[in-house]
Amino acid sequence: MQPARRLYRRESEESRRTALISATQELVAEGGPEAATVRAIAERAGVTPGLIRHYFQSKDELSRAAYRALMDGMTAKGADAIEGVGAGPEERLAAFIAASLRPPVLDAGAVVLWAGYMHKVRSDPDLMAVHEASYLAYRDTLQKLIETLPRAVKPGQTRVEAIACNALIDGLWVEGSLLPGTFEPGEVITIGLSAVSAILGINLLDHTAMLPDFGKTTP
Amino acid sequence: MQPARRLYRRESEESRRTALISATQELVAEGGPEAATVRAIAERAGVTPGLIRHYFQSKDELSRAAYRALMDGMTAKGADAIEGVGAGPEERLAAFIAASLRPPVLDAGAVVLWAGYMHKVRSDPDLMAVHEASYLAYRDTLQKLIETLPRAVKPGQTRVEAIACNALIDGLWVEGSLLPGTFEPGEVITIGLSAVSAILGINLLDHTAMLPDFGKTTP
DNA sequence: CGCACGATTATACGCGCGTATAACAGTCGG
DNA sequence: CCGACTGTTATACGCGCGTATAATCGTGCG
Repeated sequence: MQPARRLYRRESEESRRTALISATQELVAEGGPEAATVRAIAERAGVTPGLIRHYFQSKDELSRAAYRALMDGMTAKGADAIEGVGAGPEERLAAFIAASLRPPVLDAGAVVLWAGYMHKVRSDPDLMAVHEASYLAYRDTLQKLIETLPRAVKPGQTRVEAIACNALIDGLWVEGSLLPGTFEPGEVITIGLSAVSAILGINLLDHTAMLPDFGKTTP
Repeated sequence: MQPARRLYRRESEESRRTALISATQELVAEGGPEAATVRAIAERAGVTPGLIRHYFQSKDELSRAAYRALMDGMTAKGADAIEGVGAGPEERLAAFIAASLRPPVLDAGAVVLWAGYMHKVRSDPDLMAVHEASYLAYRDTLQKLIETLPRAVKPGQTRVEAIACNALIDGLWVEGSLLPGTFEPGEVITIGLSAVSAILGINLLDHTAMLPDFGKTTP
């Protein structure tokens, strides 16, 4: 008895595309780029391999879409973090930083996924543009938040500060995700907040009351 | 006329191994992990594919060796940087940081190479140990340099500072390599030195006289 | 000097990849 | 209610991959 024909199920274009993109991201996050074959992606998404080429011109186009979705998702997470919180500039900055250093952003799968596309980012101008836009958007949000702080600043100072804070957060994001056992839970956030405080000459640790990670800690 | 047999050339085991490792690193740096096939590696190294399996049990073992060599090389570069310079703690720290934010360490190929192995680092305990050791060695060097600074510190303070500085340098390394056009030449070093200065409460920019990047700049 | 051994090359195998294409199955306007 | 349309599946093709193995070549030892 050979396997019966897969049952025919019709879905919207959007749900199929997102399913394929999610499947791709999951597989790359779990097993690196080489694990995301068209057959594995199709199986994960619950379709047959042929369907991929019905929604994407090639596997490469699906890969690009997956990278774009990753970057958009991460910047969206940051934007969400400064939506709800109180109006204080320090609170908003602290919330923004903390959101980047906590799951689901701080996640080994996300780092592996991000790293897996790195060489394509460098060789494909389209993906390079996505990366650059995403990086600059994040940095710009950071810079805008920094500029709202009640400080006297010299011209050009906030740009350099934003670059440094961005780099600091990126580095903590990578190492905190890859070596989770090396840090206490929440320690990455504390380190990030205090280092950014030092760079900017402020004190963010006094403005963490509304952060979910700081219920009653840091005596 | 079919191609003549490749001329038989005998080499030492060490030169063959390093040639194969270098070829692997170059190919991954240029085209990502998928570009480093046994055939491409062999051609780059000037041998035939079969020879790879004479010196390495499998392609995976060669990959691991290439990753180890990458990590060792980068930490060696840092150690070199603090060898020659004057005895001042600030000078040594500044030289160490600058060495990480300047070619050949600051290099897109190196970042792509590093990123290309990331998922293997996570899944292979052997590589994970290499990564962790390399990361902790770098951080430890940093921490030791920080501890020599003439400052009054609280217990546990330098560990957190070293983590933050390490993350900052890592982040600048990645973004500075991937988006070289976004920064002026040497700007990444300046930003790194000033941000580390802020984190540690010192001033490294006054101790850059012997750095090759600071001939007569930063007015 | 010759021969045994190790370094190196040559060839082949099987597998899984991305892709192309044809068959099939629901859906919807007439 | 039927035919055109399109989402979906099934099957096949060719290529390049990592690997295995046999043939070849140089070198050093007895």
